[in-house]
Amino acid sequence: MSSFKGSYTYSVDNKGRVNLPAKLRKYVSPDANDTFVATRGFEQCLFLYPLDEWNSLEQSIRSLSPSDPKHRFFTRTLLQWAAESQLDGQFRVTIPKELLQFASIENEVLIVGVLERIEIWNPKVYQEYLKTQADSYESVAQTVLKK
Amino acid sequence: MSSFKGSYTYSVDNKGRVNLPAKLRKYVSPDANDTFVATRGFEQCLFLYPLDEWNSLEQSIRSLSPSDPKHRFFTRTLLQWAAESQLDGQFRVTIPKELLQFASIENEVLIVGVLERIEIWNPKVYQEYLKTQADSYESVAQTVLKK
DNA sequence: CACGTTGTGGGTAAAAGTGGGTGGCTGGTG
DNA sequence: CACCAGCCACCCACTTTTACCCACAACGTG
Repeated sequence: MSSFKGSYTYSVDNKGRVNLPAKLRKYVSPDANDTFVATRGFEQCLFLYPLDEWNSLEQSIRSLSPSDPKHRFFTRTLLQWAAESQLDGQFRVTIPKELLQFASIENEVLIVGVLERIEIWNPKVYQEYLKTQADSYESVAQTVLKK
Repeated sequence: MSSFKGSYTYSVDNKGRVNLPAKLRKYVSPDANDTFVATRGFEQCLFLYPLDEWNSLEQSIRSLSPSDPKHRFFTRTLLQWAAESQLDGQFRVTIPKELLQFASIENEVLIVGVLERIEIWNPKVYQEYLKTQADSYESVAQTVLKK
């Protein structure tokens, strides 16, 4: 199981290529076969899964009820945006234009490791996101880590 | 389980390297493989976990609900700041610039052992923190140690 | 006082990040 | 059906950063 962590500000070139930070490479399972799946995330960001993590995510989607309209909507949205991409010789993934547009990404990205997935943000959008979180980190920690 | 204790005033060089006090080295489990994870602490300081301690912390984060926005915020914040670092030949960890900035650390640090983690403070910030704690050590002890 | 351990500083080779060029495949068009 | 344009994968080149190594001063201890 992956355990990505850390945040990195990297550039996106005009071909839509984003470097995979070296610190994150170490945690990619060989099972992923240097292949990643990018899709639309929660909030205005992208999720990037190594193929092996994506597969287990897909597995849990299969267990959703196909007769529930909400489940169908969720599944469609997730899969509709999903794009597979293999690392090039310089360990870069290519992100489709539609996904970059969705996340309002232009030249710079903030890459955040969040355990089994990697999040890709426009740095400014991420700052905005932080502002919308009214409670402080410490106070959320109190409720989240309560034992 | 680690049991760090004591406080130490050390220097930070211009590469962001901080020496791990010899007294604390003794308490690091071999399981940590000379690897540490630094992240944002509560209050304006940094937490430094040996890898084995970090892993058990990570385990408890995984059990949080990914569909709860507050949980996502907490997980993102914690992991976003997390940086792994292996000791160099002189038993030093490298702390990223962003973390040093967050804790307002420049040339000097106060290193405090707190059981399973090590805290890293700007000494002046720590003095300020003490002032904000209106209650005396003794009175807090009464409520904390109540059985 | 000698010696090992500890804390501090800096140089350098290797790795990581970034950008651009090229050839082959694909799909549309005259 | 031939041709052209656009796209994508692969390759190469340059710059910056990092991690590893060595050196030395301070300290405490036998």
